[in-house]
Amino acid sequence: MRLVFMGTPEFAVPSLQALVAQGHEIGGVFTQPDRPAGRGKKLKPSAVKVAAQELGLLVFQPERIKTPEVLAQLRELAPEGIIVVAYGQILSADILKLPPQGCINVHASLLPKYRGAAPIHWAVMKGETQTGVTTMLMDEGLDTGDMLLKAVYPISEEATTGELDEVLAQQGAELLLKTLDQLAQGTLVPKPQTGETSYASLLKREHEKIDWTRSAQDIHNQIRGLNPYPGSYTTFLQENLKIWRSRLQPSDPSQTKTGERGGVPGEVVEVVNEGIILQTGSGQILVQIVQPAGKRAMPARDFFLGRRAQVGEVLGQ
RNA sequence: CGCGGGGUGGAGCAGCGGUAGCUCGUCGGGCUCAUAACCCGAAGGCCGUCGGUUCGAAUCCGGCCCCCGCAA
Repeated sequence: MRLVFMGTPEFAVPSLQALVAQGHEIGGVFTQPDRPAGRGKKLKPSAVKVAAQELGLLVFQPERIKTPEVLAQLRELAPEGIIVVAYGQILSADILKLPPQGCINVHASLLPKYRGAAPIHWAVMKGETQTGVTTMLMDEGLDTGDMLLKAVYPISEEATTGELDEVLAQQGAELLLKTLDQLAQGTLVPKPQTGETSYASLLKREHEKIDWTRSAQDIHNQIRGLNPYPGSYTTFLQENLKIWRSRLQPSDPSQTKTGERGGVPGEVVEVVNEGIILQTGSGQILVQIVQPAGKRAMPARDFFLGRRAQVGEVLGQ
């Protein structure tokens, strides 16, 4: 099928590559303009741009896609379908109705749950036990179009957003090929989204800060949900401290030396080989990997001992 | 020229002008029914790199390389 691809982050790359490998003709790839990124404000191309160039594809990076010029470019490319995977810009109605086969989106959640910008992050942070990818026919709403196909994937107790992102990117690519295939054969019937809806908003700094009065389970979900990006953080001795990995402690007090001691939320109650055990609003959590500002990630125990800190120190203050 | 922190034995840190130290780990020995617990002992560092100042530099000055936090 003659297509136009729109996508930006790493998540979209497998889909683009799969389309090419499958023999689809990609008339053009739209991705966000190079942005200043990292230290020193150097311009950085998107993951999709890099991949597209490696594949020898034509790349377009309009600052705004909703302009007459871009619409004209798209008309010239005359795609039968437009594939959108985490592009980062809202398409106009004119664009949506341009391709005969419509605009097909790959979204990293089981719609209608977690519509929006950060579906995987939020699914993990909310403690979901499963998520997946959905293909849909785009309409003017935010991830509200009729659904085409879905693939479910389990979220384990220790899974991180990074791990899921990788898996779902692959699953999304496979599902996309399947969707196009069935669409071409005319065997696919779009279904309206029904059931519980929710939105996965853009992450803000406030979502990254750990509130130690929450439950150990909630905090654990937050930590793995924000790994490997952007990371959750707290403070320790006036300094910011990112927390990259944690594990829940058994809730049975008889199984922990400190079960009876407890402490205030955020208090370090014990240092063990695997890390440091902290008290939360409900239950205790083992923090394994941390990263102080200006340093690289390190075992929580090394950090704690190296700072000559003592049990009883309270984080987040 | 966005702001800022840092590179010291395997890991994490202290030292910041005069013979390199702490915690953990490692190795050996001991205690113990046993142990990741405890006790005793040992090994292991040209202090990122190049150059300068100095009687003398990990410590002061300059260049370079590398890592990271914030912001975007």
